[in-house]
Amino acid sequence: MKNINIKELALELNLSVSTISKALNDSYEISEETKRRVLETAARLNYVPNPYASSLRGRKSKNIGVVIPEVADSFFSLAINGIESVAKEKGYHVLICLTHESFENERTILKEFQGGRVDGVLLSVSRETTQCNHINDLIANGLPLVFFDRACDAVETAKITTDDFESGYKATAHLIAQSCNQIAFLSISNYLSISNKRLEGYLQALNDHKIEVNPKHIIQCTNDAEQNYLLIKKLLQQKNRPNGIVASVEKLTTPIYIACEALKLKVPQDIKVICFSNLETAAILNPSLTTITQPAFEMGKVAATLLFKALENRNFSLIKEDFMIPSTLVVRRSTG
Amino acid sequence: MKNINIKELALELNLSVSTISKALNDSYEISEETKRRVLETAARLNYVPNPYASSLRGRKSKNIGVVIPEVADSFFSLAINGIESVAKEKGYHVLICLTHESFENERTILKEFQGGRVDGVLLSVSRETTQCNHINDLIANGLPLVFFDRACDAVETAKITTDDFESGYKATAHLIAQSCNQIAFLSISNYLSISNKRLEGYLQALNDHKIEVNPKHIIQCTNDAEQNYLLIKKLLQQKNRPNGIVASVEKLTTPIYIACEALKLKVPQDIKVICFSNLETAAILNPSLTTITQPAFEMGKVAATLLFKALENRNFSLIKEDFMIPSTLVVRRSTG
DNA sequence: TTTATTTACGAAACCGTTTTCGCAATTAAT
DNA sequence: ATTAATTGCGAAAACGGTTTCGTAAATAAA
Repeated sequence: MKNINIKELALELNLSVSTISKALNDSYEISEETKRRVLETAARLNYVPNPYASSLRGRKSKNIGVVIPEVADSFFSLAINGIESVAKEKGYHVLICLTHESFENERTILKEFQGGRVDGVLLSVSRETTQCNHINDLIANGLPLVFFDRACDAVETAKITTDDFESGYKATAHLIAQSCNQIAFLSISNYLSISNKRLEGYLQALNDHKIEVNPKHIIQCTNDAEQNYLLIKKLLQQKNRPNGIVASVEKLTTPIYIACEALKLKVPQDIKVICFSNLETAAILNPSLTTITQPAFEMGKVAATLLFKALENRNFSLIKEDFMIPSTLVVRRSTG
Repeated sequence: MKNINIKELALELNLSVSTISKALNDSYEISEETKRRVLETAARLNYVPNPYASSLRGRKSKNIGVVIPEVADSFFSLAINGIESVAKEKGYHVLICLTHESFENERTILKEFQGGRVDGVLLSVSRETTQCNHINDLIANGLPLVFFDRACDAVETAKITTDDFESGYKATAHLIAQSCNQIAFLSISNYLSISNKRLEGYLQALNDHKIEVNPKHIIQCTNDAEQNYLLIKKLLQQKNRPNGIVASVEKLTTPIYIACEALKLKVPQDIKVICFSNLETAAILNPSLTTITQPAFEMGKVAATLLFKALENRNFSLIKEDFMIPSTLVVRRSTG
């Protein structure tokens, strides 16, 4: 029951290998009658083409690479769905590669892509990524690449982002409107543009409302859940404890809630919380969580669509093809 | 800056193509000096091998396929991490394919695998999968396949599962111990073994405690969130409304909570809820959710390890290589 | 009727590796 | 000094498709 190949099909039908191939690809050179026979026999013998042979000869893989930090994250898993929906339509496969927020992993993955494994790349950089030679190398190599969510300014290609600055601003302004005056900001990386833009929005909002910035209220979280918990706890035990928190990333939600509970701080009475998050469970948390919700599916879809434009039209330039899709503030009880 | 290939490397070094290939693969036939030169030049010219050429020639892809219903699900995203951790160690890549719970998609994906795209498969079947010819075909084709979580009894190969019957029993017994006497069971599929085993555990627990089974309290959910919400709401509006719910799958959590809220049913006072779930946010829900938590990462890891055993040792049989890794009941306030 | 064109197919090269086999040159054994 | 074994490398055949080019037969145009 080994898989059959074109040569065996040719033998079976008393036709040449090239005729079979052309028939399978619906070439105009082949008569309808022969096509019918070939298709019928291929189906009967359960022929499945070897994708690597086609890729090798055709110098295209019909794969796109999606490089993301984590898959256990609502934003990324929803984005994958968006990406996949358009890839499927185009007859492409999606190769999901995880960096686990490690720069070294990211570089290794992109380097491998140079070998031709994928025809194009969608990338959301790791929290450690500070320089972009590995990305520029890949692009110089001829691979179209589109950033989504986490981009690198130093790379000239399309970037699908959300309005991070405005969202940071909106989140902070919302807390201020709810009469918070000591607002903490939880970042995940000094390097990540999204993190920095959200931070800038936060700073601008404080400034616009004449609230002094307290550097001790701006903390860098890590990639370790336990450590983040301790950092947050420490933050909430400062003498000038914050009465509002803007968390720039979803995975900080649980440690924040747990820390508040441990310290007997009532949300939202003692402290109000808003997170950048796509958690489906935001609405049923205790208390329900006010979020900045990103258009994850949409961003994946737009990024993929743009990438395919570049794949289908080699002289379509991805430079200056940026899209910014706004996030939405969903007010719930954690800031009530 | 196009990617270089072995032929160009050979030209550069005045060596033959075969020598380069052997040097890169650290063959004993090549002198240390030559190897050094080849490696150095390969690095300098940024050579990256074409994986498709190797795959074609070697008749192995160094890929494993992971076929799952969804990626936006804690269990599966954690399982992916487990799988990936061992694949990486073995130098393999993971091709994640989503069925979106569609049998047709599942069949198409497995069929494609016959072409040689992957060397082995980890599968968690869709909720629609009732017959397994497509799976048996693939195995007959020589591809090792290991089930994880959602298996098919009709296929003779390794299955990594959790103690679904016992978990269903434990969950139900826990509700009974908390004095529920009208317990509903939310299933996602009549076909899925996990769903059925959990249901059997539920039935057994009811029986052991002399509680009559109410068929109206056993409902089949769908793949549509909105529809599930309506089904649950209807369930909770029956005259003999349940005072306990066992949900056999994570994604039902939100609709259950929302429905209870809409109907002004207090959890756990009016109704107690327990879900099969790996949600990180279970602890901070309102109220915190009692769960049956599956060893997702571990299951992925064990499944992958077993698959690699079969890949590395062609006469290792996967038949009768089943593993059952127990889930744990985590009691929280939703059943308090 | 002769020439031109179209139709339908086959032979062979090619994609980039790996691997088998052959063969010199060197080293070891007799 | 002769034979045997070893070392280090190259030529060429795969792997399974696609594509270019050539060509015989059938059809159309002259």
